[in-house]
Amino acid sequence: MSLKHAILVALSEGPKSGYDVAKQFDESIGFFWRARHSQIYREMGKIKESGLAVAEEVPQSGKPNRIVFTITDAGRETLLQWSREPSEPPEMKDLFLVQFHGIEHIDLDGLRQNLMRRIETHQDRHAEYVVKHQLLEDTNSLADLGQQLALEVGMRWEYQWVDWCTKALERLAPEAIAGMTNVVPFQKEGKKNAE
Amino acid sequence: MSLKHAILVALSEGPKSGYDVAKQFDESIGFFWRARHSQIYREMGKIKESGLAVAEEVPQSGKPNRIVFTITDAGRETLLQWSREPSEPPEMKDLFLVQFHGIEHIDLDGLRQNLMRRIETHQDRHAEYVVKHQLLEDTNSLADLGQQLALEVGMRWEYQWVDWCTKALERLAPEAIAGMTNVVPFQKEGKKNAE
DNA sequence: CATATATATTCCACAAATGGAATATAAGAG
DNA sequence: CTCTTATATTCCATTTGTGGAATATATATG
Repeated sequence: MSLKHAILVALSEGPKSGYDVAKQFDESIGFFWRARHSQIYREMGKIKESGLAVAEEVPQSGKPNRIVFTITDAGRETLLQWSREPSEPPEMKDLFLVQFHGIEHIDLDGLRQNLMRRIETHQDRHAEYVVKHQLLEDTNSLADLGQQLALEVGMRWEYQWVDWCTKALERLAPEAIAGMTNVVPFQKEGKKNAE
Repeated sequence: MSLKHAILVALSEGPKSGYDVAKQFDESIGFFWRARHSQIYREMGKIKESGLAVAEEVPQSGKPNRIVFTITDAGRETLLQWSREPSEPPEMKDLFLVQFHGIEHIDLDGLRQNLMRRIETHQDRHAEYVVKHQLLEDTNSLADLGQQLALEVGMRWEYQWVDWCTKALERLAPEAIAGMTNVVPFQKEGKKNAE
């Protein structure tokens, strides 16, 4: 029930159609909360039902009519109350790190390749955040400060990944792990790794 | 379809019951991929169906019988293939950061309280990772290196959060934002904030 | 002139995850 | 001696998310 709040944040800036909200998710809000248009339209229907926004059909020729949603006082109140509630820090969720847990039983070269791939991805994402961040510099509004701060979390996150992957690659280099004990318990007889 | 792989990693260490796997998720694997026992039991059923593990019922008196799963060669092969596939970096997903996007429309004191709460939470988590990490020091096995590396991602992540929250609190202190322009578009007449 | 892209919404099948109830007993804590 | 914790599994209603089909047209690109 949290997509609701993300949509309300989008609507708090002004009246928007489902299409508009979906676009904003792609461009900014989606950095921290992704959703597909099908999900957004469905949720906006519910938001209307519960009176947090009102809908108005704006006729268009050629294209389907826009259904523009405007946040209500109840919607704004929901947003305020939400921001007073304790927000649970997100859990890390990354199967790649689970692979490290079972590192003896997976393909080390595959792992190394994934590390290299990730370095690129995270560098790209970092660059993207930096650009967005710079666009907000030298302004003096609370709104921009908020967006900057959010982007800074992203920048830190991506930077840490690049750095960690680089160091992991070094520590997992063939020379580095050559002399390690590699105890593989519970494997069939005769299949134990020789070092 | 990824819980499957996390469970296979758990099973790759040795035969386990659903209960064992659930416990391991709580203790270690769950740092990076959480799952409830109901989900784990269901998925292990599927793993058995697809021949990636075999199940054996171990009679017990008093308690329900243990159903112990042992990974098969097909299961090990699945694990190897999985580690060769490109793994998509996770997206950040945190509604708290969405609040920053709509910072003009939320309760700033609520936000500050959440920042303070997060500092504590992330410090605690960081400490937890550090302890687990230290238990693995001074060993020389690949398995332990893998777990160390995974924990280090956690440590970096938690540290960054503590640092960011602390700095965000400073930049959002009442004195700091006192002179800011606070443009609130689309609000009703007479409700615009005075600075 | 054809083709792709942007606009704009509805609907649906499916997969995955949440969050618990229900069942049954041993062992340890107070 | 009671209460909690640990052991061990099954089942299910509900929510959330994925991924795409279907519909209809204007405008920009090549």
